[in-house]
Amino acid sequence: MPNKAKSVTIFDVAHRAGVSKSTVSLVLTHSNKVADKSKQKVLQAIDELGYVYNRDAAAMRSGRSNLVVVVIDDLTNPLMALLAKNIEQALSEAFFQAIIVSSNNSVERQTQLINNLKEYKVAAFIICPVASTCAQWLDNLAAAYHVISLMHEVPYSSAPCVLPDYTKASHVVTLQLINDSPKNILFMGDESLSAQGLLSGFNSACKKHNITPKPAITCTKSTPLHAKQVFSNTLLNNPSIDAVVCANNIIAHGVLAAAPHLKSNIVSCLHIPDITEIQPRFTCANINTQELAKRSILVLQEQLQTNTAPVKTLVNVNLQIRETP
Amino acid sequence: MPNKAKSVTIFDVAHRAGVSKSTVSLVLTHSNKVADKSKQKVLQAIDELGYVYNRDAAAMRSGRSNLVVVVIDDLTNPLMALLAKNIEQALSEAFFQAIIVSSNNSVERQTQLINNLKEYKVAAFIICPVASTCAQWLDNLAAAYHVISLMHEVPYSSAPCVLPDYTKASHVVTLQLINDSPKNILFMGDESLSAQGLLSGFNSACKKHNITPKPAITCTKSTPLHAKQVFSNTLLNNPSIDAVVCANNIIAHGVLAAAPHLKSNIVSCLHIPDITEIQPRFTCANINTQELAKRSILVLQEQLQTNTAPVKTLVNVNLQIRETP
DNA sequence: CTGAAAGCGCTTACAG
DNA sequence: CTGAAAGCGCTTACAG
Repeated sequence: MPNKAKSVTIFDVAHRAGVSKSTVSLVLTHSNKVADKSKQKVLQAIDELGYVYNRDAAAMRSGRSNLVVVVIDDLTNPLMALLAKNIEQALSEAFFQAIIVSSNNSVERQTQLINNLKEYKVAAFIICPVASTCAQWLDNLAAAYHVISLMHEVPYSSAPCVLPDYTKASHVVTLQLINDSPKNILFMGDESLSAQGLLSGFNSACKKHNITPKPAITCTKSTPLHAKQVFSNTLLNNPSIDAVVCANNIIAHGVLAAAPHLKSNIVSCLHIPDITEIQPRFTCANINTQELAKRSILVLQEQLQTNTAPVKTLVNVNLQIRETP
Repeated sequence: MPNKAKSVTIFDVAHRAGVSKSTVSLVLTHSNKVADKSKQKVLQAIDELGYVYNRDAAAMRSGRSNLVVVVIDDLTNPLMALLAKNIEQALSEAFFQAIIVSSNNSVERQTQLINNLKEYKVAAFIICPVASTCAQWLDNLAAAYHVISLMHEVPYSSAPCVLPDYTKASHVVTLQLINDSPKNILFMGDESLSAQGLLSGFNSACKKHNITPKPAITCTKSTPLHAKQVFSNTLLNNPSIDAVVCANNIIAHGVLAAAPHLKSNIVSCLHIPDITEIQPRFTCANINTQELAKRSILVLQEQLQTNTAPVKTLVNVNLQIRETP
């Protein structure tokens, strides 16, 4: 039985309301050049007939759409899931309909998804690009569609982007750690596009205090188990390490598991929400996903209206200091 | 510049390929009644012109669509995020395009989302219904559209549903706990639609061993902090409690925080993926989200093809025993 | 403020 | 196997 309902069209509505199709259309598009009486009749007819607006037809005719595709790199990253939720909310408040998809950190899937979605009329793409995204590809896409890069900046791409101030995040977190005057400090990063920014904030904080850090380590997988193994090995060769700045709390948990004695000297740059956490376990920088979502929509709207947008929007982060237990 | 590209249509493709519009259309819809030579010419023309198929137009004309809306109740629940990812994958393999949206556990939002999305041509709705979903509403929706209820069953609704075997999950987990011969056993549930099934599996396991459990407790919020507080209070009135079956590991973490001495006597029915976890911290039942996704798509396809579908599909769960540390 | 008409890009019988 | 024609449900000038 589903989808069989011989569809009610604006023609039927017009007929019932005793007006013309055009008038119904004007009501539907919230035009103000419609007599109030007509409008009421139309609204009533819509209600009585159970009419539902066909946006595909409208989009086809008008060339416009309120659909915004949000390509998340990894929905199973709780921070990204939260961001997706906030973006959806913000888009909804701005009268857009969000379409969320996940590229699962695969460039191929990212490309495929966007190619597929190009076949529908969409107003814009908000993309959290995966690490190996090609700048040329993104620029080509941005030449034909409205595109915003979110959370990650694709190096050398000129597509507008909105992201947290990664450099500041690692900087403040590192400064906080340096308060405890550690001797040998290490940075443990990951392979994400944000790693570069984090590292540079870390380095600048070290430099400020004339500290020469140990060579940074990169975790190839984002699991605490992997971080634990990597750090265990590192510690074997550098037993003097007494403080660690981690890219995020996933890595921090792994480092902690490998070296419980360092507990108060482990900090995390980015906080990823952790469903089992009662109190913050590491000093970290908090990312305001709501603010990121809001900024993205603002940039999007500006782009839709004026065809120009700020190239880069940095959203502030806030230091959150772990309470001593 | 975006979206300005004066669109290339099948007419242009037909012209360039030296065939008619119909032929191009047949190629696009993968019809087999097209000469191989024509097909090649068409494909080449598509490539040369950078033609992109307009699915809105196609859907409008044909009355069909490959869009499937997936309404997740809470994207920030890692289990649901994982499920969303798996559903998207499975849909993609079946040549559907998934549209993921999140109702944020709000009935109003759930209703609004679906009403909004009805305005686009969609093939089906896969819904993880929020707790207070009305059966009548769901049945009405299912009368007009293809609908599948996922993860949660709306009581007294006749919409087909696919869900984990909650009753078995709590049953096996409780049996495992009873091995340690606890004296006073308690069930800590939540307010989700699955709570009823969990409780009944718990009760049947108790009954099997002639155990009379303490009256079950319900957590109104799904945070470890709240569970901790609730359990602390419970413990004040019932200090003899020596074993707890929790609806999930979020609650289990709260209970553990309130009563660390019970550690080996706390089990969790449903395991929600936890990004900071190195080893499973509680004995629990594992939910196979991939299997759930696969089953959903199978039910969906059956429904699309034959307009009938099994009313209820239970997906098996697997006991995972915590390693003693 | 309203009506008649054209057209968005496609699919689908229907003749050839 | 291919071409000409109608039509999916809307929007948009354009006259009235």
